[in-house]
Amino acid sequence: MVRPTMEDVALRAGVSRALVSLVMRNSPKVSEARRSAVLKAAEELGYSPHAMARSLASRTSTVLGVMVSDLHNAFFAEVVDGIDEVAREQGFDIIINTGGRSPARERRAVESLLSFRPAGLILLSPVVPATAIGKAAEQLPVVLVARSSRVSTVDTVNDDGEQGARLAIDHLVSLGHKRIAHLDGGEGTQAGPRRRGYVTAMEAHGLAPQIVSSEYTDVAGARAIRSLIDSDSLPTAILSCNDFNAVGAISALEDAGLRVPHDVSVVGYDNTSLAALRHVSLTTIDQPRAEFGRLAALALLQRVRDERTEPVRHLLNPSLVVRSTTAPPGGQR
Amino acid sequence: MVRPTMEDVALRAGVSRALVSLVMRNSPKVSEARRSAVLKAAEELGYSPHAMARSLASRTSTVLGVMVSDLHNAFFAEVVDGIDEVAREQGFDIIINTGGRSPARERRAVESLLSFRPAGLILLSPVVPATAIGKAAEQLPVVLVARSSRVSTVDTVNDDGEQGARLAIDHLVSLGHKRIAHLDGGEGTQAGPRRRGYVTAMEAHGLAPQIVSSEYTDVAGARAIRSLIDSDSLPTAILSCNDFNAVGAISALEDAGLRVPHDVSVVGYDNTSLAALRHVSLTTIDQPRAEFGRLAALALLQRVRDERTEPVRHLLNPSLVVRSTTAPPGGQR
DNA sequence: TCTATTGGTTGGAGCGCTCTAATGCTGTAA
DNA sequence: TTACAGCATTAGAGCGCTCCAACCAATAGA
Repeated sequence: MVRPTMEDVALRAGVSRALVSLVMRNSPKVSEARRSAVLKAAEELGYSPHAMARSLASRTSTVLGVMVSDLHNAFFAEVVDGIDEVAREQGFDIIINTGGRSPARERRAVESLLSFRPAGLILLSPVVPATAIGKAAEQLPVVLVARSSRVSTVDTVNDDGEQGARLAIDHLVSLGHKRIAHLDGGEGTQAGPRRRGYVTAMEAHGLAPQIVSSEYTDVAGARAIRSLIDSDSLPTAILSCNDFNAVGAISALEDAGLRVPHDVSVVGYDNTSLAALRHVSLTTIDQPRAEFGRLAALALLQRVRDERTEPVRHLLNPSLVVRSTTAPPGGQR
Repeated sequence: MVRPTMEDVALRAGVSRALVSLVMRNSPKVSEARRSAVLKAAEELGYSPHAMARSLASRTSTVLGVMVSDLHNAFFAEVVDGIDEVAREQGFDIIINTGGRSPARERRAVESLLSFRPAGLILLSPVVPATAIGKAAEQLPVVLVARSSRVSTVDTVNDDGEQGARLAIDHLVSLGHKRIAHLDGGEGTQAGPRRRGYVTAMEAHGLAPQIVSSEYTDVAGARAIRSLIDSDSLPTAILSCNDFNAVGAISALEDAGLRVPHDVSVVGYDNTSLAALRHVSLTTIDQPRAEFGRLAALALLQRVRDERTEPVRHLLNPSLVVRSTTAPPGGQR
């Protein structure tokens, strides 16, 4: 259970500790003979460098901390894929930690990540207050994904929610819909831009917006639909605040004997793996998630390397994914 | 950007570095006066201890490494919740890392975790070869979740897949089904026990097993159903290897003009959040995921504290969750 | 011949912390 | 008075590593 150290390897290979260090870091200024001797000894002992000691001694870190606010959401998994890809390419490791959707736990998670003194921090859709983020940003470079910030030392990567909502409305309008309601995400992240985009697009088409307050869950989506039916104000098309909400909406519509998309068209938002399931086959708005991750990692590494000091605000273009939940109103063609 | 050290705090508080260390570790042998002076200085400087230096000096670690084979699968998120709960309770931090379903990346992920010299390692459904796990287990305590092992230094936490399959079959038989096929998970983790449980349960009921080779995806589930339809051997009930497969199966059944559960009943496995969606409402087998995490963390901490040396093999009882995809055959009642 | 130069190698200091043993300082017993 | 607990505090070594400056051939140039 006791791991070998550089000293052990040096002893076995008959060289100095410093030389082993050079070999471990692939220094070009080591003779082939010594290099292979060291590698052989390391192999035999099962040696691998001690990342913490290394980072302590070098006063640098090759670790990027990633705080995922909600591990249950596959959205973040793809963002992490993007981060991981870039980080690995550039010789950085990532350590992940989760906030479990609670501000207190999230704070603890960030504290824990900071205690490893990573080179930088990426926060995925954090719910901690802006002041806490600002405080972290005083200590190391910080990039926010799916959350905006005005702090000038913090970079952000977001999708253009307004544009996404506009894409959805344009699509529905082009199918012939005139009465299109929006099931609103309330306080949820990014709900604001989506709502604004919806209103703007509707008005641009000369149509009257109809906003129904809802939430980012399937239960809420179903409830919103029932309230529309009860008040006899069901439109011919629905733009949900996200995919879960849309699936709940579809479910409630079918329960009420309505057919999707024949009677009502539904558009989701996020293009989660759920939407892609054949059984669901939801028309939705896709966000380039892996690209979020890549850009976030890139932005962070620029800061880490002191290549940039002005903040960067990435606003990525979402795209429309047409599947089977949208059609012309009334089943007409 | 340069973080204060213990030395800085000591200087400011007018005490020695060692005393600051004692305060940071809540030692009882510090006078109240000094303690508050130190805490005040630390607060003013924004000091927080350097986890790596601490672990290096103390030759101990309060970090548990968690390797998640697939971050996209919400299954693991709940296991992590359980791990996190226990770890936090007992003063440990967790760092997560992902293998992205690829053995090579997974290996790298484990390497990376090991380089932090954590106190122990939890591997969630790893796909790396057993030898790699054995090697890691020589260096530190290792617990496997959703993967079995015969290595005596490794603890495991699994669900009883045989029992789960049996529960599903008993349920279907009690509804009156006699022809029940199993869409098999092939090489996938836990596919073996589920298949065995299916066969045993069928034979116990005097029924003939019908195994259709498939995979853990919705596309594979749909394909398996089409092959059954094409060969004219569609049974009245289906036990899928997991929920995704079941959803794909349902989709293919509906495409073929068959109604679920009226014409064919379908049971999934895992009780993912997908299954709980009203729109899906899948009868399935639930695994106590958070409990997996709790037990894994507990087992690991026992090893970390040298409280136990014999291996532990947790085999948890799954349970049946009846929703709307199962009914008596032919819609009879 | 002597001095540079170069490429490979090494000792030693030090990163921020913990831990052990030693220190000073009270107060009490002999 | 000396001795000795008992407690709070501290100096110093050392965890595993990196980095710097020094060192040591071996070769090249004068």
